[in-house]
Amino acid sequence: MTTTKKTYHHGDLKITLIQAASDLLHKEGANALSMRKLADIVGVSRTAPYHHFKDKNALLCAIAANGFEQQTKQLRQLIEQQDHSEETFKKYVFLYIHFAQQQSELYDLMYGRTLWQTGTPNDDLKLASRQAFKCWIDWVEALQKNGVLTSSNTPLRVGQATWASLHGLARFLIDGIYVDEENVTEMAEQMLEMMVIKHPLA
Amino acid sequence: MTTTKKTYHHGDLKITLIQAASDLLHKEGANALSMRKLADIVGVSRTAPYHHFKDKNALLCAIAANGFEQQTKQLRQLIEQQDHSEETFKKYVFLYIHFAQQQSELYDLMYGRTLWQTGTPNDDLKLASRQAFKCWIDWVEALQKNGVLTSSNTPLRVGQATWASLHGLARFLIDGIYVDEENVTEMAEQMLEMMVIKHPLA
DNA sequence: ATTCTATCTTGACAGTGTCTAGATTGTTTT
DNA sequence: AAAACAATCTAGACACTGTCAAGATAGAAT
Repeated sequence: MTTTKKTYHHGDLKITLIQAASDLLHKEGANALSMRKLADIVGVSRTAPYHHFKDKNALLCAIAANGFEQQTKQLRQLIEQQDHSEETFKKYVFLYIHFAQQQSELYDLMYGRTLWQTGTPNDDLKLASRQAFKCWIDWVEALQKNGVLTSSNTPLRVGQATWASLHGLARFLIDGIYVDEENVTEMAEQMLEMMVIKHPLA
Repeated sequence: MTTTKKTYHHGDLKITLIQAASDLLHKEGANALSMRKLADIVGVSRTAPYHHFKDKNALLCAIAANGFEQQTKQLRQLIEQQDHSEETFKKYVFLYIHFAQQQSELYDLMYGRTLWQTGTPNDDLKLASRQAFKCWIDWVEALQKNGVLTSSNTPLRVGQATWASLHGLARFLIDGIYVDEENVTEMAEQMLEMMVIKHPLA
């Protein structure tokens, strides 16, 4: 990398593009992420990226898919501790919110309508997101068995409801409406109180 | 209206623009809503709208503000019934989801980052959204007093947590990820179970 | 050595938001 | 009623966008 691209053929343009795009997304936001600017940064002609990605949508899908893989990894690390306790659950909730805040542009790309509604989600993206989702549902099931989450419904439904709640908080935070960053902890804790089963005593 | 605009001065271009824009947004989505197309539809030159709206952001703010006023109205109607029961609360939850689904593009504009993060929220928009929020918090307080919602925290925090949850569900639905429309009812009910206090018996 | 294919380039087109300068009209002041 | 003013609308232009088509270059396969 950083071969000052003197050769006609770049070599690993595809990966370089994804990296540069992720970088640009993180630093300047989705709005500043254009195919042309990207090509410029990488040091290649405007249309060169189109030999590696069908269109902008495809590039964005690749970035988003990476994001889901990151999240899946985080989840797996927590799950593999085999400790399906309330504390671990809380830990992940804060980790999730933290991820959304630190990578707000990426988070928006991953879950927003740009790809899922306006655009066309890639097969890779669909797979990556489904994996993250499945991971969550499995964990919810374990948490239900440990009495952390309610068993009044299937893991799927409880998983959807809890994730949706989390997602809503994350969105309010990163979209900048109704909620300011100072009180994240308080709000997350209030939300946790709604989600987690209250036990009389330990 | 529909005066076939033969006059040089349109007369009520501002209102016409907002209406046409709302219409276009609803029918073809935010992506298809461009200033130029809008001007074309209304039958006016490309730059005419700029005499009524500073920029596209301002137009979108006006549309979004209308949306908040709609929602505030819905909320007020329910509140004014003075019936702060669990049933009324549930009713509103479904009404909220219904609103998001029927007016998904508007909902996205109202709560999305296009205006709040990427763009610059108008004073009008800020006011309208704050009113809707205040309305909700007031109602949450009443619901707390009636034992429908938990009193373990301030109306503000409980209001934020519940609204965020609702918002998350709405977003998953209209953005088309992780959730399909068939199971809306089930998911909303699961979420309600998490939010509403369980009473031993009536 | 020649063909083939992957990769990259330039040129072009239609679309976008919005600035500037000028035209037209309605309103106010004289 | 005439003149000045302000509101409203227009056409032209600029920089930017995604992406298509046709051609150039280089490495791999024959």
